[in-house]
Amino acid sequence: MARVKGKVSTLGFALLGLIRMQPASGYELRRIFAETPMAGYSNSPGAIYPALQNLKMLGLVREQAGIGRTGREKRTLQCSAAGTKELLAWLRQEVTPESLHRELDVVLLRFSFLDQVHDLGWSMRFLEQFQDAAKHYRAQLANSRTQMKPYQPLHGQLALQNGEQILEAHAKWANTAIAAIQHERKKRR
Amino acid sequence: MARVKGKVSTLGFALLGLIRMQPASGYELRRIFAETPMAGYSNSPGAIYPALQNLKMLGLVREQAGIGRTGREKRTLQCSAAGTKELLAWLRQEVTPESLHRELDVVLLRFSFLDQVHDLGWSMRFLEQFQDAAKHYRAQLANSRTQMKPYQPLHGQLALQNGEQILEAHAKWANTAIAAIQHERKKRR
DNA sequence: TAGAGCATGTAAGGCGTTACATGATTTC
DNA sequence: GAAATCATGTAACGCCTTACATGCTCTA
Repeated sequence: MARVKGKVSTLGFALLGLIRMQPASGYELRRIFAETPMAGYSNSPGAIYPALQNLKMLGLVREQAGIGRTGREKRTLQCSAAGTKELLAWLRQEVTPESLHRELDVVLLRFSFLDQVHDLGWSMRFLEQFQDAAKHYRAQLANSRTQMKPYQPLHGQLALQNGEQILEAHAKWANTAIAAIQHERKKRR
Repeated sequence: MARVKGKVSTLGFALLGLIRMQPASGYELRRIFAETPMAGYSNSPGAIYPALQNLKMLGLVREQAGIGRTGREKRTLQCSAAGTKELLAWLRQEVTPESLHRELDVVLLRFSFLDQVHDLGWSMRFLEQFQDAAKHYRAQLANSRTQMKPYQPLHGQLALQNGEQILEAHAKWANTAIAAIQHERKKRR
């Protein structure tokens, strides 16, 4: 039986975002997770159906009963007004160095749904925050590496360097993304 | 009460690797997680102490009772022969595109402990596998991006590009790491 | 003498994983 | 007629999170 939970998990937001882009059934959502590179979210029914039930209980999605092309029931889910509100609030969270450190994947998931905010100005703000956070965090790593350079074993040092280079790549990506957004902005005017 | 578990979790291996580098108490290990950039592992006692108890029960670490500099007990943990064997087997796992996709952090954690294998040849093998996997996975992402280019929303495309650029950065890092390992190799001869 | 740091834990709860259950239809 | 695909779930289990419990010593 489904339990009542007060909060929406990351998987819940991932589902909500997809549903809002395009109403879908649980099975269709599973296929999206299985077939696209959508982060690392599992396509296991044991994760998805409970998460969907939770969204339903919280009133964030509505269910449209129907029949699939096999005789069996097929329930299409749609995002409600409350769901939209919840999703947008989640999307508009600030990007901090902390969030990059402990939930980079979630931050990137939020970015990939940012179309839905319908405000390219917000996308720019997001990317600037993202870049700042990446640079900030990178500086921290570089600092801790040079500090304990003589004491650290070789592989540990190289692993830290990996972190620095990856953060640098994120910062660079932010530049290309900013350019793409600005280009899109001009087109829309 | 501690339950008996058959397997060692990732956190368990992280602890085991640290203990083998340098015997330590639970508290010291917590501080390492809290103060160094060691992946994203939590420093919460509710995670660490149960994991340590599990390592003890599996016979992978031994406990040396003693007294800390406050009058209170301080239990220093040491890696046993069985622990070493288990750790090395874990370290020597193959690096596949799959593992990069769903547990990159774990792969990098394994790399950072690779000093303990005492075989730079193995480090080279690891890095070559890592680079192959990164390139392979990157090609996959690039492929899926160009395939659905016209249908995908802007932010989704940019998020995919992020994945590609990050994987490219990982491949580049592997080159610098390979150079560093080769340099170290010459020194040791 | 109050608070920060040392030191080790337990309890409740949440969420994901793997595996199983069920049953219809389309495809080989 | 067997296997893959459509379609929705439950059960057991594992592991992490947050919060709480305990008690000592050093420092301001």
